[in-house]
Amino acid sequence: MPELPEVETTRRGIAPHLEGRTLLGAVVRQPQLRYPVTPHLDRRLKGQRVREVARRGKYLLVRLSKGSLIIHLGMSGSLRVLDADAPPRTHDHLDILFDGRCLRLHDPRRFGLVIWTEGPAEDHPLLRGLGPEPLGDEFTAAYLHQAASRRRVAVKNFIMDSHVVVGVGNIYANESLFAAGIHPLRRADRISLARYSKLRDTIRDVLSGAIRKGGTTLRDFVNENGNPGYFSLSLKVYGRTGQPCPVCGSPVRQCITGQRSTFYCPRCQR
DNA sequence: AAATTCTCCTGAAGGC
DNA sequence: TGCCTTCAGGAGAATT
Repeated sequence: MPELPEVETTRRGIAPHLEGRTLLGAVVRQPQLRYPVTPHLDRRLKGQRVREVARRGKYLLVRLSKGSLIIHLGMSGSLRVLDADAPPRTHDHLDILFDGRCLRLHDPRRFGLVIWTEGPAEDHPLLRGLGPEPLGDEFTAAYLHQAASRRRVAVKNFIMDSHVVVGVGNIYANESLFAAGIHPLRRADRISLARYSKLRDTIRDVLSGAIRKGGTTLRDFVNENGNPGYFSLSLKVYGRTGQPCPVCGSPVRQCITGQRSTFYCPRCQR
């Protein structure tokens, strides 16, 4: 399940292959993703030069000489660079063609999306209103604390809200809160500036640590080279219900908040 | 306005 | 062995 570190790892993997290339077109085998793939994608892309492969949150932005391609991997998507004539597997929904090779999207659950937009990618409705990048300068303790005022939701739901900060998915929300010693169900507006300062730091540490390791993946992420993208990230609470907390030994508890599984140590997190 | 629930989809895992 | 049910989850849309 690609989270921000996996998306960044993918970006770094595919960028060198794409940047500077002229696209030859696209082959769409399955247009029904989270949103329909932009019609006539082949025609849209033909002759376009790739200026840059960027990232905003979990969105990949392929900036072209005219317009941009916005790609989201949903929760089971992966991208690889292959020979253009490599036989597609099931769930290989589309290829972006360039110079004898292709960028191929594989996405069994089809929660991903591929959209072409004429203007700057940042102006697209999907990207407007997104919160700051967790690894950027705008993501400060003061910002978090301010954004949390009068927010009565559980802090875990709060930090997973992409309007607050982008790219903090379920795994990293759980791990960041554990590292910060904050109970995931605590109301967002009942947390001090000092504790938000700690949380900001742990979110950054957890995410950048995962990027350094090449992204985590639990199930079906396959990196751009086709190798299983399973990197041994040390998860301290996620998925460890009943197992001892690595710090105090208390059994890790699991509950559901915001329709998502939440893991925490009842002793270390308050 | 804010919070919660619903929705898309398929593969993995568990039960019998 | 195999069929069935359940669960997982990013994030916008719909609902309360």
